Order: sequence, then C-alpha cells, then structure tokens
Amino acid sequence: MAVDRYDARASEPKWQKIWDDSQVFRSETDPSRPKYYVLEMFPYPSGKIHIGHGRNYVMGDVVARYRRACGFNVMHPMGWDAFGLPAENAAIERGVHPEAWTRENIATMKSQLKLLGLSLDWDREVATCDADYYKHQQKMFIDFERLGLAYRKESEVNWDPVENCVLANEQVIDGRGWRSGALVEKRHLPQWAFKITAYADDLLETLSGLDRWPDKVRLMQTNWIGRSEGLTFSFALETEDGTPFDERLTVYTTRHDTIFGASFCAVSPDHPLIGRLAKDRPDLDAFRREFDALGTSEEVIERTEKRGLETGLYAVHPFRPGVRLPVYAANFVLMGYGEGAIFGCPAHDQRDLDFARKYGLDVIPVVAPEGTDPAVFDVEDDAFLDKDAGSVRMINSDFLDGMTVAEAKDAIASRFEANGAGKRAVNYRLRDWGISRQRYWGCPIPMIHCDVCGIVPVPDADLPVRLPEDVVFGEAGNPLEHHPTWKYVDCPSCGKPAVRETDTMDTFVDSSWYFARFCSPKSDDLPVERADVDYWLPVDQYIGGVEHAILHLLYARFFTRAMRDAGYVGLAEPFAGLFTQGMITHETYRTEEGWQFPEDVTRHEDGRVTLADGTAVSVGSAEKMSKSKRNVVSPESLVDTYGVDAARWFMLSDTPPERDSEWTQAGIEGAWRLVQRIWRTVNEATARGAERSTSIPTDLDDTAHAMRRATHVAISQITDDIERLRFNVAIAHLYELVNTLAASLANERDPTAALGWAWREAAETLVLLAAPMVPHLAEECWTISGGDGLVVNQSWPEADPALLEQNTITLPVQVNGKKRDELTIARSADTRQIEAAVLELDGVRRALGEKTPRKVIVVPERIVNVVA
RNA sequence: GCGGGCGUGGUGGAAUCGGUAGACACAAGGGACUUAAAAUCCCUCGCUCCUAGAGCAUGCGGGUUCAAGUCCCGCCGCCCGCACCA
Repeated sequence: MAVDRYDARASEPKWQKIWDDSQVFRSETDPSRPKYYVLEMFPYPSGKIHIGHGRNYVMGDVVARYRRACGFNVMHPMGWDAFGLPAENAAIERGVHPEAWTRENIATMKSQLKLLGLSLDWDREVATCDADYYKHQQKMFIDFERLGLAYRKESEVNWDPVENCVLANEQVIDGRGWRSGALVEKRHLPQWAFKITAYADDLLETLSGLDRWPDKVRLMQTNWIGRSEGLTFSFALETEDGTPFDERLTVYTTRHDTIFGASFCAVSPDHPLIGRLAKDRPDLDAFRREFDALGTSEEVIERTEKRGLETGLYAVHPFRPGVRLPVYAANFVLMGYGEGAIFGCPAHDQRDLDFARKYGLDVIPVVAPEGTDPAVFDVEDDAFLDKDAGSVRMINSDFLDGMTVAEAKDAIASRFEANGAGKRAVNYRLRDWGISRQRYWGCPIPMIHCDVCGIVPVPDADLPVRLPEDVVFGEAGNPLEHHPTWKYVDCPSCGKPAVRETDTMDTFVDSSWYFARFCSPKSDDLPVERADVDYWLPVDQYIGGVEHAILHLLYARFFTRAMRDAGYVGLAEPFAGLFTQGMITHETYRTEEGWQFPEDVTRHEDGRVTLADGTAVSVGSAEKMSKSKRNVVSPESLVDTYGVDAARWFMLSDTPPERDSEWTQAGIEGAWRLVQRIWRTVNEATARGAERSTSIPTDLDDTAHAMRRATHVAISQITDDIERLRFNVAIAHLYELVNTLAASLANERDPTAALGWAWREAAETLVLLAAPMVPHLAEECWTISGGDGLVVNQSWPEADPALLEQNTITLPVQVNGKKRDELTIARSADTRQIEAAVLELDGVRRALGEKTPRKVIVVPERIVNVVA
C-alpha cells in the first residue's frame, strides 16, 4: 500500500474535520478531574495573520495536546481583543463601520487560525466588542466605583487645541498632534481611573511567589511599581528680606541623611505654590505655561534642558541656624511623584550637582569613604554615590558625623517625627490607571452626569449601555460626544434631563478579565460563574509576547483582585505560569519600487531578483515580520506547499522559544523533509516490525535492547523537555529517535522477533511523542500502523525505568584534567576497582609517561580523573 | 544614568549539579543510485601540525579547583527594560 510521499494537503483538512466532528477539544467544568488551563494572549483582529503571529499559538498547542495526553481536563480557548483605535482609523480612512471592519477581520483570522490545526475549544470564543461581554464589564465598573476602586481624577492629558480632543502619547509626534499638526498642550481634565495603587504592596509582595514566571518579568514589574522608603517633611519659608511666609514647603526624600549638604529646594512648575506666586510674577507664569506646552510625552521631557527659576522664597534649614536655601521652580521636578518638591544635595546626586553648577550654588560633601579627612574630601564633576565606595561615613554633618548612612537616616527621621515636622513615608512610582478614552470603539463607561444628583451609575436593568451604530467619523473629537441623541438621558435618580458619560474604557480593561470569562463564556447574569472560575482558574500556562510584561499583566493582576473584592472570584493571581515567547523575523527585500514580499522574490546566481521581471533586490537584515515591510509569510502559502505540520515543526525547531527566530526557506524545507522522513520510517517499521498483537518478548538480544533503550530514553527526555517548554531541545531528541530507528531499519536486514517488536514500539512511541508538534502527521501514521482510535485520545507514553539503566557504563578518563581514554566497566564496580582498571588503560599510560599517579578522583557514574 | 540579560564552529544552537565542549539541525564539500534530474542514502565538516597522535579552542585578561562554557574579580562588545522618581 505504501505510497512514497505523505500528502499533507489531503491529510490535514481530513484530520481537522474529524477532530471538529468528534468535538475532542471541547472542555467542561468537571471537578472530578484535574484541570489544566492553557492560554495564549488573544489577538487584536487587525486584518490577516501571518506566520509571525502563529508561534505562540503553536507553543500553546503543544502544551495543550501534551497535557491532554497526560490525562488532564484541558481548556484551551480563543477569542478576540476586538475594541481599539485601528478600527476607528479604518472607518475614517475607508468609510467602513468599525464593527463591520472588526467582524470581517475576525472571520478572516478565525479561518486562518483553523488552518494551523490548533486544539482549540471554539465553543468558548468571545469578542470583547460583543455586548454580551462588555455589559459585564460595565457592571463590574459600577461595582468597582462603589468599592472606591474606580474614581474621577484630575489627570494630565495631551490636548490638541485644533481638534479639541485628547491624544494618546502615541498620537503625539514631535510635540504635535498627529492629524492636525498643532502644538500639543498639557491640560488637566477629570478622567476615570482605577485605584491600582490600593494594591501596590500586595502586587509587589506576591510577585516573589510567582515562581513559574520569568525572573525578568517579575523584575520589570517590581521596578514599575517602584517602591521607595523615605521621609516626608516640611521647611519653614521666608522671603528675601527674612519675613516669614505663611506656608510651609513639604518635600519627599530618600536621602534625608544628606540634609546637611542641602543647598537649594526645587518645586514642580505645576506645584500649587507656583500657581499662587505666578499671579504677581509674569516670568514665573510664563515658565509655568511653557512647561505645560511640552505635553506629557516622556520623549519630549527627556530632551528638554533642565532649568530653574528663582521664586524669591527661601527655605529655612532645620538644623543649620541662619542657613537658608533658595527655592526654585524647576522643570525636572514632577508634580505626580512624592510631594512635587525636593531639596537638592548637589554633592551626592548628579542632577542636583549639574543644577548647582549652573546656578552657582554650594556643593557640600556630607558622605565620604571611611577614614577620609573631611577637610580634603571634595566633589568635582561627578557626584559621590555610596556605591562608589565600600564603606562610608557622614562628615560635615554636626550630630551625624561618623555615622553610617543608615544610622544618619534613622537619626534624622526620628528628630522630625519627634517634633512633628515630618514622618517616614513609602512612595510608589506606580500611578493609578487612567482608563478614560475619548473614542467611539470601546466599552462605554456606564455613568450619567446629572446637574442635581451628580454622577449616577446606570441601573443594572439598563445595562448594557450599547454603542450607537449611526455615528459619524472624521470630525474632530469623540463621535459619541457629537451623536445627536445618544448621550441625552433622564437621570436614573431624579428623572431630570442628564447626560451620559461619553468616554469609553481603555482597551486594556477588556483584556484584564477575558481569561476569567473563558471559564463561563455563556453566563448571562454574571461575568463569571463561581463554580467555573473556582475550577479553572488560575491559568496554568499563559503564553504571550514580552511586550505585555508590564501593563497587561499588571492590569490583569489588579483586575483579578478587584473582582475578588467584588465577590466574583476567590483568588488574586490569575496566571500561575507565564511564558514570554520570541518573535519570528524574516529578511527584508527591497527594490526601487519599495518593499517586496518574500514570495515575489527568488534566488538568482549570487543575488536575489523579483519573480515578475528579474529586477535586482537588495536584501536587508532579519526583522520582526510586519505588514509595512512586507517580510511576511502567509499561512495559506505554507499549507499549499509544505503543510502546516512542517510549519509548526520549523517554528519549534532550533531556536529556544523565548528568543527571536528567523524564518527561512531552507528551514521550512528541512522541516518538510523531516515530516516525510517520519512518515517513511513509520511505514517501514510497520511493514517490517512485529504484529501489533504480539506481546513483549522476554528475551531481548543486544540490538533489540539498544533499540528499546533508545525509545525509552527518548520518552524520558522529550517529556522533560516539553514540561520545561524547551521545544527546540525536544525536537533535537525526536530527531535522535528517528535517526536511531531509521539506522536500525537500514542495518538489520534480518531482524530477530525481539528487534521487530522493538521497531514497532519505537515507531508507535515516535508517533505519540511527535503528536503535539505535528498532530496531523501523527494521526496519519497512527492509522497506517493500525492504531485504534485517534492519537488525540491516546495516553502519553511512559518510560520504563528498567530500560533507562545500564549494566555497563562508559566513563571518560582524564589525566590532569584532559580526556585521554574511556573505561567501560560494570555499573556495580566500586571505586577501588575503577582506580585499578583506569591505570591499565593505554591512553592513561601514554599520557602518564614517566610520571607516577598521585591521586585518582572517581566521580561515580560521571568521570575519572588521574592526577599526576 | 539606573536595572537586567547575553557573548560557544560558516549558521541556528546543545551541554540540570563545575565533570567527554560542539548534541540536533542548517549551510558547504565529496560519493552512491539514476540516461538525466528530483527524491533518498553514505562520508567529511572548530582551528593548527603530514598521520597514529598531539597542541590550541566557549569575547579579552586574571583567579579558585583534581577539573571551569558553567564559580569569583577586572575589562570589551551586543541586546532588553526603565528613565528628570528626589
């Protein structure tokens, strides 16, 4: 019956249909069985997918199929992060409705994903733009508001004065609005925010328990939360002529030990004190406005020169009688951190030093390496930092002299706490999460503004607040704001005319709980059913790009806590295991006409040319696959030529999964050859091996034993590789098993019964071990070899420990640390026997020559080293 | 600037604990089969010396150890994250 080629094009759709028809990937809540929840970050439906999008789904699929085989009740769902700005841009540019555009993209991408043969439970599919989804989100928003976790906050926004609307940071280019080109201003507007800072400590502390997360991601989150311990205290202020001022200046510092080195204070231009002084000071007012005109883009702030302007006020030094510090308004002080005001100690902070040099202020060193003479120690161009020296002591600091930094901090903090002018304080870099967006294509915020009652939540019975369909795009501002009727409602509380909130939620809100919704995708009354989330959550293995290491993952962790406090779930951490995969890259091709698709380019002599007319193509380095550079490969083109199994194999081969991997023609061809090789090898082993019904031969000859051993070593290694998500190594070990089986088939023309049985075992095991990576091929091979049922319903093979052990072992033998020979000896041999045997070896004798061995080191079952 | 990671053949990369460096694959070269091609199979493949064998090799320089890609110290280079955070 043997045909000489595996026909992926015929085989793949056939098996996909069989899986679909038998609903093997459906999952049900079933507390009697152990569960395993595998999730890849759900996609934004931007149009078409290319193979660069496929890598994380394939990795997740390997895990899902493997866990299924291990007996877990596996949930592996898929959905769509469907709200977002690109849909609105499409509406403006092409006149399509955002919803129509989004739905069409979902349909396209769903059919493309199906080509990949993923073991997904499509019954659980959700799209965040479904009213059935976002109505629950609105309900939870109202719950959070009630709990104080959602609130109105004056926030800095980028304001486009021509379009009269708020811009996201990405929409500000070189300080100008992306569409209007107008200079962007900083404005303060009331915006909705989530109180993520309420959980700052918990979010930080729990990180250390997330031991199946990459260290890198945990560190990034730690830095993002940015906890610091310091002191908040206030200075008395006075004017130039020494008249006391009627306000004190409160600052936050982590370096209160350096208080004796203070030579100035600086406050943010947004500080209320500046607002007050600016009334009589046109120059201060101008400085303040100039600062606001910068916008909120960090890039702009970064490039701006550090400048200060004297306020005319002086801070009275708390410990140095008669000393007063000039107070500046400074553009590098942020209103949003600490108190929006600092004291500067130039000797021990580079930024303060630069500022002091610029404005001619004192530089007083107060910390010096232990044993330094204070009279000699000085600071020139570089501030002196603790870490520059091993052990340091306070100098020039009165009652602090001779103390360590920690002792000095403690002494100062205690003094301030004693006299009530200050107290120890913890600060976070983390800010509350502003979620208001002035856009149409997002989840409406379910609030109503009433002149009489204030802000009133939409009653449950009126949820969802649906987006209106008849909107006009392209005008300045938010289409919801312009809609003729949508925002006008009666106040649910007093019945008088009122207006709806027209802001929609940040799309990060949508993706902060979809993993929970997958547990109860059809639930109508509640966002999630408690029995379902209690069973399925947390996600056991979450897979996605490292670009989401901070925001998405932190928001999801916050949202899960908020859901817990609102009574919807019983846990705080949504993702027990996290894996961040690398991207797929591809060379870029370019002619004078512009970027070229790889499929339009071919090799020609020593370069590349276009297929169409042979124009020379310049080849660029491998970069992330992207539509704009056209260095993409479509799943459709692969399915037609190589089959999706070859593509899956290639995506998992060679490169460690967390690293970027380059897509090449040679690579996909190599994967295709491997698919064919497995198919041929299994065919031959089936034809020449034992019958399926024969039982294990009791008497194994050496060759058969070696074959069985190779099979069971492979089981052990590959199981371990997949457990640890080292797919590239799993694939190398699969190659080894294929190579061993193929070589045995080629070398043994006349197999014993035992070897025939070992071949058969090897072939069937190979199929089961390869199945998570190449599932269609595995089904086809399983059928050929007469297996019952489907591979997807088979159990994962188990290694026989007896076969992993060996009676004789071969030890490398070194002389003075260099390998000179090998010793094959009984595993049971003791150290004394090994020592004796080693000294008889030719290689050892040659290497020793005249020298006498002084010592023989035997590391059991590893290595022997003769020291001479 | 701060924090983290990485550096191994022509290439992607292996090497749980310090214990045979280069598994596995790609590329390249040679051969078999074939009228020919494709496919397949076999051989070679870190560098140096003519081979047996030996010497040198995991960015560079030191150190610890019987033994270092792995641990320690100092450089060099690349990548990532954060960035006026007081």
